[in-house]
Amino acid sequence: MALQERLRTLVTHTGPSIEDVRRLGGLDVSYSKDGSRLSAAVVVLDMGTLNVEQVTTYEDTPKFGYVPGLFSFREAPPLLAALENVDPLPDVLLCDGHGIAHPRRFGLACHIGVITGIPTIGVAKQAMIGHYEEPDGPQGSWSPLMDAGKVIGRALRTADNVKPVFVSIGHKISLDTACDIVVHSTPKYRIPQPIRLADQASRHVLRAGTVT
DNA sequence: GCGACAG
DNA sequence: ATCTTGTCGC
Repeated sequence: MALQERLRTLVTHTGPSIEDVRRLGGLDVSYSKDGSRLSAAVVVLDMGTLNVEQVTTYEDTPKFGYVPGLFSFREAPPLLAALENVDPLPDVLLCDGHGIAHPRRFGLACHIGVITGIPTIGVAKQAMIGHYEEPDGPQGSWSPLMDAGKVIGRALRTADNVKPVFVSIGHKISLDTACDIVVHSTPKYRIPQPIRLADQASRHVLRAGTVT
């Protein structure tokens, strides 16, 4: 927790505008059913077409348990290991978890951003802290996620009439641009394509290692 | 003290 | 996260 308090002071809220983004990265980690193995995946997509350019995975064993608020210590190491084999690196990374919408304002997306220096966005399926009102039905509708009187993110509708996702900045990006990128990268389903494909890729790796 | 608590 | 069973909708 002390490390998070120190690293959070390095987070910045400005960065590229959506026109500057040529490649988008999606990050996710899957676990074997008994929890003894994990697979981290990075999928790189072309920002304009959303075509897949590269898929990289990294397998390991979990080194840190799941503790709410300390999630990045579990998933950042394998994700950073996978990123070492990615070339060229994406202009922006979409992370499966929160950015500053975190008890100490330093979730997984912030951690990945500060360590790599790459702009990052946090996309979570559930709110961890904060309060919000239900956004309207149409895709792109949003409402602020508030905590302690401050805006820490947004509840964003990524597709018509589906449950919203929770977007917060990770590092080197504005909340407006972060939401623009998330909506742009969600052509059909609730979960942005980069994260959705990373989820599939990481899961497929674990199944490939299963004896059937 | 009690409830909440990303994945 | 992962597992389980069923339902709704395109």
